[in-house]
Amino acid sequence: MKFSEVNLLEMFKDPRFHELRRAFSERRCAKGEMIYTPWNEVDHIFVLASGKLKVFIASEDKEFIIGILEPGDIYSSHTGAWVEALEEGSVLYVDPATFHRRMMKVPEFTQTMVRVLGRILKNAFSTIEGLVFHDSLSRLAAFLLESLNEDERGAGGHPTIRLGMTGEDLARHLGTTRQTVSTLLSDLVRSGVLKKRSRGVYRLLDEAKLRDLAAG
Amino acid sequence: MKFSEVNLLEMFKDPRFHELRRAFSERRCAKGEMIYTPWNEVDHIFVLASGKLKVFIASEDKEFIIGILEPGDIYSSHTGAWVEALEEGSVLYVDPATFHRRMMKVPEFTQTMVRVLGRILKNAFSTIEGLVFHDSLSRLAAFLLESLNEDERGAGGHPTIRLGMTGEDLARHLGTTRQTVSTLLSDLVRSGVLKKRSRGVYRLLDEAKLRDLAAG
DNA sequence: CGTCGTTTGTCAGGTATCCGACAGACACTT
DNA sequence: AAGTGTCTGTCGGATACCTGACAAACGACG
Repeated sequence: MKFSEVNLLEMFKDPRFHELRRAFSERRCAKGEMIYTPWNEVDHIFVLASGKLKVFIASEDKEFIIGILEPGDIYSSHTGAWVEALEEGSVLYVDPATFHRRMMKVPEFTQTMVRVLGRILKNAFSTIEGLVFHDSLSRLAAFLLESLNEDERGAGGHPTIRLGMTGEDLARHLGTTRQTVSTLLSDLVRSGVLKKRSRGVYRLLDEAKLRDLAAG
Repeated sequence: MKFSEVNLLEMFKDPRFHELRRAFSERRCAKGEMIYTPWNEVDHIFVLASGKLKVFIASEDKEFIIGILEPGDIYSSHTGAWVEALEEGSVLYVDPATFHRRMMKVPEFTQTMVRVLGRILKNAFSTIEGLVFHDSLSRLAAFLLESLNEDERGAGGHPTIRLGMTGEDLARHLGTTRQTVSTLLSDLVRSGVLKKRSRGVYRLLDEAKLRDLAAG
């Protein structure tokens, strides 16, 4: 689940924005490093330059993944979520004061900012909707449809689904447990909606049925 | 649960922002009127001038209240939520294009916008946190603490809690059912944490215990 | 005061999901 | 090929919560 399609890194390549780019500091981060915690005293607005970041909330031993940031995504650390580097990379950050002082000169940036925030917000709302109105199966179905790879088709023209994560992580995306995900996935295979190819890779045999489940 | 403490109406009183104010159109709304739906083709950014608005998401016969907007609050209709007038009032709205064209001249407005969006986002995150990690009792306890009225105290110095809504509505705030809320509230009274005064009005006898429950 | 619509309390049955446990499958190292 | 750690499938018991139902309590109003 990528947060935004607005790529700020592309914007920074434009000479008009070089000065703005210089307002950012850079920070390299190692794989597994925790970049922000809910108790961070500093508040940063940052753009992911390279690598991959996991944004999640946690309580005791449980954890819920809100989204994965990819290069070009912009984010703010003030939401009270954890941010962890999934792989090596670097982030460009500024403090909000500087950010506001600089960005007000650049309408394109302002618009981007508001748009990105809006998109994250919309995303959060649909997450809430899923949690309140839909059961695990329905949320799982919706997630599978999102990670559907239309281009990669097997025999019979069935599209492929690559989870790219363990069942445990999938559970953390959906707000449920490893065991429930495993059971539901098995059920989907048994009922002929999916066909398992290998770990984390499935063929979608019955898309209509899956869409049905996602809506229910 | 008010969304923001940033009051834009105050800002509009400042002569510097009179011109910006004129970019907004005004719309009066009657009590119970639905102002935005998820299928609205138009996308507006609006400020509530007077009245009270309920922002919620819905699915079939169920509904989840995300927040209540009060005068001065700013909001965007593009989040896919329903917005309904709880009482008579009026909203000031613009389309996003106009909004962006105008607001880039006014840094104060931009900052306000980003801050408000950020606050709503933070709010949404803590809602998600509640839904994923905490059970109904814990969410109820947290809500009661939020609506605690420190100033109004009864015999023994116990503060008052005024729900100001029916059990059904409270359930819609918490993402649970009327019956569950009713049962939990009864249990709290029975275990001596609360004392019921009248419909929707309680005295908080054991604040420590309630905070405990909210954290669990 | 009695009446009626709304709100509340409570119960009994059903179910989705959690939790702990364990065995089997897979992937990676030596 | 054997060994080791992680991941996956599955089961059985516990439980929080939902649904539908009904009666009691409340409060507004003639």
